[in-house]
Amino acid sequence: MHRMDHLKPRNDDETCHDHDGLHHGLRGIDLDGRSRLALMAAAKHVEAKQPIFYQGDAADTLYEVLSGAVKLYKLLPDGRRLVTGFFFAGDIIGLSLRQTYAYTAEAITDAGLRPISRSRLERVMHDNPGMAKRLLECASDELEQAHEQMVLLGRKTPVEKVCSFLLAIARRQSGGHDIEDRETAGVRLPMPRADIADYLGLTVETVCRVLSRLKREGLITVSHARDIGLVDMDGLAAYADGDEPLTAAPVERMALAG
Amino acid sequence: MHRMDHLKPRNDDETCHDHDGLHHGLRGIDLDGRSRLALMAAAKHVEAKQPIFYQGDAADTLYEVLSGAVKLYKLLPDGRRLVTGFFFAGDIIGLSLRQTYAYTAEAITDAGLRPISRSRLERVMHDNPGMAKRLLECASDELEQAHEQMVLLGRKTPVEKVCSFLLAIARRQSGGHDIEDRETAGVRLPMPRADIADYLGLTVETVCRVLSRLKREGLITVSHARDIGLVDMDGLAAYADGDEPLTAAPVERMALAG
DNA sequence: CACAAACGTCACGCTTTGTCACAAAAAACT
DNA sequence: AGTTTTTTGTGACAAAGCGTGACGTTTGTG
Repeated sequence: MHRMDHLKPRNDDETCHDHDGLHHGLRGIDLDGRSRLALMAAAKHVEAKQPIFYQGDAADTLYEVLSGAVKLYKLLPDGRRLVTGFFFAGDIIGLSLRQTYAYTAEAITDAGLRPISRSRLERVMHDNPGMAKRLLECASDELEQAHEQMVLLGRKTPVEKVCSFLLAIARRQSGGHDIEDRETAGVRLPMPRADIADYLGLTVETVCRVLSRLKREGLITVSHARDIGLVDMDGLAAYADGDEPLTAAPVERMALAG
Repeated sequence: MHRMDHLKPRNDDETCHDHDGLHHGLRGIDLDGRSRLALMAAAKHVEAKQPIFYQGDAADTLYEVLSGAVKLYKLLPDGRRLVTGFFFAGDIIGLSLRQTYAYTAEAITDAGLRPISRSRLERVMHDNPGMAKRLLECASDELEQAHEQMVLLGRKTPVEKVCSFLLAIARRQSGGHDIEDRETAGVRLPMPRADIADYLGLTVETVCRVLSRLKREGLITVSHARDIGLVDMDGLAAYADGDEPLTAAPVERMALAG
């Protein structure tokens, strides 16, 4: 049915932690010097496609992504996979307070990571109420993002999914500011189509087909497969939430309750 | 395409808060008497099918569910809906630290709720590091649950979805203990099929069809549509994660890597 | 008690999306 | 460079699941 790769080749040099998709991290946390010192640790480098930690590993470390891109995913026993999120510089992964990681983390590109000891973090949290609150905010944000993704996975069509994804990535890469709708925004996709498919609950083929269609319709341009130009942001946004500008037949809608 | 109900009839007696699906709440938080007092408030009663709060409302209150069942859901502009979670006695809804609720909360059955002022909660959190940590744990658990639901929504088949759902509800109702696989567990579903469908990313008909099939195959019994007997827990569990015991052809699997 | 309104179930086409199979393009290796 | 491997893109096909409509059942209301 689906792919059957990644099942746990158990690479030696492990480490790391986890979390969800496309977001903020501990950036902006106002740590006093003492707390900051207690958490600091030597940065770690992970090569592209190498695991950071596996689902089931003892979850004793969080990681702050310093550079590169990381993905988290969960596997079903028969190999079906769902990517729960992509993480970039500034994001924190592994925020869970569980004993073991609930998913596998893998570097997409070469990535720099700063490990954060969970036990030390908890100590800091104890003294520093602000820190706990900040972490709670992180978790809340991730939760909201997860809910949004649930809507995408459960109710959106493939076209809507892909458009939502492109816009989310674009937003993330432009640093969160609202994107200028007027000019074409360039998006770099560090991950292969398979990861996108597993993130959106689609097959690789469907992702390709949708991308081709969007290109054909002039909403995007595709130079190098991983370099996408968002030509018509408004059109994409319209697609993303179901106001299908030109799909099939947007017939009988509304008028039922009123 | 989909239903188009609930769009915001804006019922007067509003109130309330929000969050995700099938879990723990603040139960077990070791509050000292002072903190507890600061948070206590008069319980509130909401009738079945009445809204507790709407997506977009100012999120100034959390609620602890004291009795009954509550659902949270998000709507797409065209009326498609995704139920993000069901909540029962002991659960906390509205944990988000956002300015506004990201979803609508609605009572499924008559429900008792204890409002918790967010501002007071934050004050308590400031003095009481344990509280913040506890809340963080709540959020983490919800996040993990959300991730699990993402796998369900994105990668499971209808049969797997329904079985997973039945088992999750059963687990929840039996108070979290592992269920004795030997005897038939009875499950009460307080919500209509439409809610289940919107929770699992299916249509009502598909939910019905699957339920019928499970009944036909002797895995469950259905007395009153909302009273389901889980006859073969092992069979259900097998279905739930894709080890299809008797579906189509569990042919070529495995043997690809090793 | 009768009727109406939800709710649940079933059957039937039909569209959509996944599956399979291959070709083309990139990237990784030697 | 040249070869191999991975990734990406398309097309043909079939089946899963959806939309629709009809019907039975339960619940609620006058």
